[in-house]
Amino acid sequence: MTEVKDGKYNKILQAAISTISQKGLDKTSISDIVKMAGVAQGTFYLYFPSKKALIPAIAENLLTVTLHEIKTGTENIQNFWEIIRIMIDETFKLTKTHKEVIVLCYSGLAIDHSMEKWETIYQPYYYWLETILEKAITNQEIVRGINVNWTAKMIIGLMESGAERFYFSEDESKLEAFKEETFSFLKRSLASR
Amino acid sequence: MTEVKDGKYNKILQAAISTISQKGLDKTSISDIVKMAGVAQGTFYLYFPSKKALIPAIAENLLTVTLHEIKTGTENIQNFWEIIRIMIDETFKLTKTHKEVIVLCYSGLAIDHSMEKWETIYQPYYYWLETILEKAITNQEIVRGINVNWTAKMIIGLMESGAERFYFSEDESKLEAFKEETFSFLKRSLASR
Amino acid sequence: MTEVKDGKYNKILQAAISTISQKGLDKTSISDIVKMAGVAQGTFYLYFPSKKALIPAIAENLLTVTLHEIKTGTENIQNFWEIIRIMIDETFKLTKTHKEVIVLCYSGLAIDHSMEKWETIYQPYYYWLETILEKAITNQEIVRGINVNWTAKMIIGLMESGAERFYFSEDESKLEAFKEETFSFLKRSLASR
Amino acid sequence: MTEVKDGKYNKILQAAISTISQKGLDKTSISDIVKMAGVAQGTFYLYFPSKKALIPAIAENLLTVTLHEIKTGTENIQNFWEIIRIMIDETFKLTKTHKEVIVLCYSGLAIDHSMEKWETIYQPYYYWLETILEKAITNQEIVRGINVNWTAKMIIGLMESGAERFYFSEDESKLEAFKEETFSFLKRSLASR
DNA sequence: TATGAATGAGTATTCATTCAT
DNA sequence: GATGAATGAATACTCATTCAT
Repeated sequence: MTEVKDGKYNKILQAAISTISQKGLDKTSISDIVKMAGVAQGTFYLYFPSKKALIPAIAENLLTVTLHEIKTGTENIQNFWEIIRIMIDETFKLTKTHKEVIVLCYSGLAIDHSMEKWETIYQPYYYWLETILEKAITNQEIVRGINVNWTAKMIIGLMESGAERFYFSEDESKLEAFKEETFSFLKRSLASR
Repeated sequence: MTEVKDGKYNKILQAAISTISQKGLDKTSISDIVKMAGVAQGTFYLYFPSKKALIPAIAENLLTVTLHEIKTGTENIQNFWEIIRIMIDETFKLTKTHKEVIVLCYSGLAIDHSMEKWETIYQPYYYWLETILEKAITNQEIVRGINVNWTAKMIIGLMESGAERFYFSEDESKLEAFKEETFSFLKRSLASR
Repeated sequence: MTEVKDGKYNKILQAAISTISQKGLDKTSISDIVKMAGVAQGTFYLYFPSKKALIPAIAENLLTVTLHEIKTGTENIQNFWEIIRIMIDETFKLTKTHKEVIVLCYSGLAIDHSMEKWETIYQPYYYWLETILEKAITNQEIVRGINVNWTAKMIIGLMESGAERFYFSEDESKLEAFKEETFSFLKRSLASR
Repeated sequence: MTEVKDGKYNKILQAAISTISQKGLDKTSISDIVKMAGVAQGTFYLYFPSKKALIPAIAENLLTVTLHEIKTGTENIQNFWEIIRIMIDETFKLTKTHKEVIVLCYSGLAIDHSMEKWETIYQPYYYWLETILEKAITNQEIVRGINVNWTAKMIIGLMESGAERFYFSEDESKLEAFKEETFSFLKRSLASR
């Protein structure tokens, strides 16, 4: 991966995200991507060794952006439950916009037998949440005695799988209610007694 | 699709599950499948209208088998928390054996823009769990005031996403501890006070 | 290589020989070949595993045909020198028609690092000439004390390289004179004293 | 082509010979060559108008070097048969080291329909050998009445095709014996009676 | 039902060549 | 002269699907 993500790298990446979101990975050809990115066919291969190499790059991009928004949105917030609400908001927002790509990233990495990459990509997110959890424990906002690493994974997993199932089946008018139910589920589990 | 799932239908389906588990969907050709199933190339199309049609059939098959095992394993069990433990066991077992296929089913349906099918397939599972939840509410084993449908989805989502993240990154020696943490997480959230 | 060289195998092979003779290997696409052969693109790959696989098949075909003609043309001929003349005739005839393909076969096998195949293909030709040489020794038509295997290679090499150099540079009106010079060269070397 | 073969021209040419010897022409990219030569991609085109232009340049280089060595090795030698032995030695040496490139030059020129170049390149070699043959005729070392031009071609062809067939199939321990057989073959044909 | 030879559309990738610096 | 990023044409090969038997 190029260190300096110059104009062309990002043009291609954004074109790929956009095209794949609309058509799916299989039906997206390199030709589609470069056309939208406004570069030549061969230029793609100056930045990505193969079509498959797009998947982790996209995943990283999406998660980095989301994490950045979560961090930005929570930097002045001390209350743990507020942070959870913001995480839920962002998770549902990301899922709505990019559900197709998210699933593709997920399965793409699986197909490629490169789930380590998936974990590497998620690592900063887990790590950030662990820190939040530890602070909340210290502040006696949440229960003690939990494994913060695993709990972080479960929280994120619950939000993400909830968002996916919501957008794939529910009536969107129920969005706020569903998010509230998710929040309650988490609050009951984590709130200190 | 043939109503009567005769020998050949199942031979093809099992060959597909097995081959896809090993090589992934993209690298699995109809030719691979029919060779393993011991039938001719054209025979595939007597039972499945297309390659894509395999995905929901596989998903249905796996989920049906799993649900059947959960039902069988819990039919004499009254205690809600016992049932949850068994669900966790079966979910982790299924994920371990078929994580590739599960992800593929999931993304396959997404790629195909046919997530309704996914929901249809899950319906019996959700429905069964809703019934269990309602009985547990009645028995005052768990909190009241929850949306049983959404809670069912969240429970299943938590278990599945947990199992996936576990098998993709954790040391397998921690399996029991991870399952216990999952159980605790659920118990804290759902137990009546 | 298919045992039964059915219609399609041969149609493709002949189309390949013809197209490659005209355009050279690099500029000949599979598409060109199948179009001329009147079969579908994919059909090519039912008979040849790759484009490269054409080369030894062509080489074998040409040499088999040539050897067959030499054998047919000499079967009633006892005189060694008569046989040599017929070999020269056939070699020059083949080279004239197929010089491009011959060179390509030769380099194709070299490129492919599969010169063993080349030797395998030539084996019957060498073997036949060795037999002829041994008989000529017995009949005291030619010198004794030679290594028949190596001498066979040298005779064939001399004829072939002569024919190539002739057709690549000489005025065709000198054909008979050149062939005569070749014959003399060989006769001086081999004739018993 | 630059008249003055400065450092870069030769660096590129030698890199090309070396890379093509190892990987073959098709698998050798300009990128490979310039990397080994230590120059930039575009620099190649300052010295060679195209990739194809390498072939005659390589052929000329190899033959010039070989002819130079033959001339140097024979300049004080009067005896015709000694000269023949040295030619055989050098031919086998060159073939051993560069058999891949030789074949490629040969076929490369053929592919390019520019066999005249091949003849032009060989011209000095033929011419030198013709002179040697004429002197040998004068000295009554060899038969008279031969066409010296054609005989030169046949001698060279015999040596080269022999060397190629030898290195493509024979056990290298037999090298000296094979060269001796080649020498005998020529001596029987050419020696004055 | 079952077969499997034949089809042909579809595409990722390569790499010789150019050109602005 | 020298560079190397950018270009984009060109193509071997795959494989889901069909259909005559």
